[in-house]
Parts: sequence; C-alpha cells; structure tokens
Amino acid sequence: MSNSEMSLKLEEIPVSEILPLLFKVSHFLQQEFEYELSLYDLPKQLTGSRIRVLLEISEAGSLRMNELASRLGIKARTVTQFVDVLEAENYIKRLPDPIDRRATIIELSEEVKPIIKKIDKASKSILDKFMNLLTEKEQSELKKILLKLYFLGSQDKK
Amino acid sequence: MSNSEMSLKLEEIPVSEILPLLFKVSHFLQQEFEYELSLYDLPKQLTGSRIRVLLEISEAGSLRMNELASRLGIKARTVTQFVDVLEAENYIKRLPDPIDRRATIIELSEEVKPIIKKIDKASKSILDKFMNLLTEKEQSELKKILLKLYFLGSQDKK
DNA sequence: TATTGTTATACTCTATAACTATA
DNA sequence: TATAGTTATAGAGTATAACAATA
Repeated sequence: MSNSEMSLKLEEIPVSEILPLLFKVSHFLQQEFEYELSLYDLPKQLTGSRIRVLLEISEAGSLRMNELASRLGIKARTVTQFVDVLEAENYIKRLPDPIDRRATIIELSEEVKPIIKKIDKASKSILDKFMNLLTEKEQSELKKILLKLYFLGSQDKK
Repeated sequence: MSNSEMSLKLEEIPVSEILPLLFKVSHFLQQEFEYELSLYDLPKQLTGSRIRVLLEISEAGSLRMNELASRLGIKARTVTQFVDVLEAENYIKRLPDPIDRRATIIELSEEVKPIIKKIDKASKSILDKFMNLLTEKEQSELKKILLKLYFLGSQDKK
C-alpha cells in the first residue's frame, strides 16, 4: 500500500481527522517557515518561535510581559526566557511600567527594526508560495474559520 | 486600547496574517487537546506528541521507522527517541523487517489498544467542542483546505 | 491576599554528526 | 556507495514551585 493510497483519499477523510490534520499542516508549514527564513540572512539565534515573539511585540507596539504570555499562549516563566534571550541580543527593551511597579513593559529596539522588515519579506514569500495553492475564496474562508477558532482559544484561557 | 480591539477586527485581518494565525490556532488547539486528554485518566507520560505518534502507528497498522519519520515530519533520530520511550512502556513493538534487515517495523502492542480507544473518545469530545463553532459547510471547507496544504507539505519533503 | 516577574530546576521535542550493519 | 537506525551530544521550548516586590 503506497503512501498516498494509505493516508489521504480526498473525500474519505472523516471530520474527526481534522484535528490531527490541522496539527500536521501546521507542523509542516512551520518547517517551511523556518526553512524559508533561513534563506534570508537573519541572525542564527532567531528561531521561528523567537521570531513569533518579536512579531507579537511588533504588532502590539508595546505591552506587558503577562499580556505577551497570554497572547502567545505560554506561561510567564517562558516569556521571561524569551525576553532574556531577545534582550541580550538587543532586539527588545525591558521598561518599567509607570503605573504598576511590579510590571515590565516590552518594546522593540530601534536596532531590530530592519530585521523585522526582512522577516516580513520572508513571511510574504512563504505565504505566496502556499497561498497560491488556494483560490481567493478558499483563502478568505480559511481566514474566517481560523478567526472563529482563535476566539474560542483565547476565550477558553480565562 | 483593549485586547480585542487591538488584535482582531474580523474583516480587517489581511491575508498575510493567515500564517501566524494558523500557528496560533494550532497552538491553542494543541493545548486544548492536551488539557482534554488530561481529564481522561491516561498514563501521565503520554504527552500530546507521543499520542500523535501512537495514532500515526495505529492508522498505518504497521510501518517502518523511516516511513514514520516522514509522516510525522521529523527526523530518524527523533523517531528513535519516541520509539524508545513508547516501547519501554510497552505501548508498541519493534519488529525486524523480513525483507530488509536494516529496517525496523513498528506496531502497536495489544496492551495499548484500550488506551487508543480512550484517546479516540477524548479526541472526539475535543472535536465536538470546537467544531460546534463551525457550520457543516465550514467544516468541510476547512477539511478541503487543510488537505490541499497537507499535500504541499508532504511533497516538499521529497 | 493576589499578582508580576524571576530563580532554580527539569522534562520534552528536536536536531546534527559520527557510526554500525546491511543493501 | 547509499540507506536504516543508533549513540553521543546539544539547543530550544515549555513548565511547576518557591520567592521577592508590589498592589
């Protein structure tokens, strides 16, 4: 029995396979993402996860560490680790929160901004590569579905 | 600016956000998956990833370690590690391949089969939980899209 | 009392390189 | 020469528990 025969006849996948399928697709796309990023000469310690942390900070502009944790779906301890690494490389800054002295605010450094631009370029080319496989309609459908599922995910955490 | 205002106005997400969104959704769903599994009294060492390995073997019936590696999108070395752990717990068996003495074939043990049943139950309940958020049409659309993307992923590896 | 972030520690996932046995 | 899997080793991601500072 060949590989394709065995695992995936288009119309025969039951809905119950969606979850593992989503995990696999996500895994493969993350590998693509890291591979594609490796083609742009980014600093070697910038792994996929660290880049996702940077992008989250970039999107927010500035935010508290605990907010960063919740957006990334990871624990405070794990954020501390990412922040330690990224700060040591001067990609981000820790700033005191003026209205709560327990808290720490994170921002991108000026130095990292050109790197973010490169990452954006790389992301776009990866996206082109695989979004070409989908029709416009499928793309917007996918977007809609993912957003619905995302809201579930974030609500469940509270 | 509140959390929901900031990150996700439904119609404003550009297609370029699909990739990070997919990663996040997948991450949150994996956390749900592991949480839900923790409610069924499964052996504690059965992490999400190890369960995915078991399910892959279960689906195949029996397969070579290198085929397992390619289906999971991981390297031979990593498979060895999973197999070591799962075999030590008597969840799977290593068998010699009769037609190639370099190769090793993996099968589920009889003992693990009731555990697989439990895992299936847990999977279904997770699936119900979040598939309820989607219409029938969205579910089949999602399935179709993921399969398309999956084929890209697996083809790229060769 | 509760929350923010850190220190100390540990487990899991993943990989590369060098190697053995076999093809 | 090339492939299948292992040994040795290491880096990265994640977490829990105990704690200090602050709310």
